[in-house]
Amino acid sequence: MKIATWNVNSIKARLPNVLEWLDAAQPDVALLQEIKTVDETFPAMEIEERGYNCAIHGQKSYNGVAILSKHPLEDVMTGLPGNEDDDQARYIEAWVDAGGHDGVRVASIYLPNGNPTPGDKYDYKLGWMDHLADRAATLLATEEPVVLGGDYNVIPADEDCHDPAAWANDALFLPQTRAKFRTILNLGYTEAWRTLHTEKNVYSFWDYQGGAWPKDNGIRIDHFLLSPQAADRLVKCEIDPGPRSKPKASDHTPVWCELAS
DNA sequence: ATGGTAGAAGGTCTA
Repeated sequence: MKIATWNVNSIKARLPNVLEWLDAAQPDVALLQEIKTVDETFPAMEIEERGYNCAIHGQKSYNGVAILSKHPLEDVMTGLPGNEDDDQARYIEAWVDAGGHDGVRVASIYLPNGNPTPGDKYDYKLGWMDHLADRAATLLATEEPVVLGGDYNVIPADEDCHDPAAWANDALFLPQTRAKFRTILNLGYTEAWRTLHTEKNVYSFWDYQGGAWPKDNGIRIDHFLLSPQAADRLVKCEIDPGPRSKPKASDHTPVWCELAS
């Protein structure tokens, strides 16, 4: 099963790019972030025509996450348990019913950016990460295969950014941010790309500003976290820079992983 | 220090 994640930075602005990518990459499951629209205006028809079921947790103007799946989606859940007061649409989870031993629980995650620091936005990010860690622990206890994919807004290590010094005081790279990310990993999750790759300076996001893309001045912030039962099935994980090079590109590019049956 | 870009808006806010 091929599972992809992509922060599209507006599904409406990005629809031609997303459809072209779905046709070419043919993921079984696509986890989208920053759809930036409500459920009613999500372009579900064009996506369903490609054979995908859609589970959407939208929001006007900001945030918004979705799961696209060629297999039926069950147990759709939006928002993190214990975080019911949160009015930002950043989490959607579902069981992908692929039949046999191919089933998997997936979540599409848009973790808060957290800048500027210090301040309310950073406090919100850290609190949100605590709620995500709680959910990740609950899911581990099910002993199901679980794939938590999305825009984590976390640069895990120096080698995951072009210029560590430039990011030293940023919410995506502060020691406290990276420590909380490791706390989730230490529950028993595997970061799919890094466990299969040793390369440095491979990125999933390049800012629109300052010619970051042509200069390859990027950061790696889009990740898959796999439970042991999913990690046992992991055979491949790749970052596809192609969509970032297209006209009207998102500032993120898709990351995908392949799980064996 | 500032502003550089993009998107949803049709104000600024978010990133």
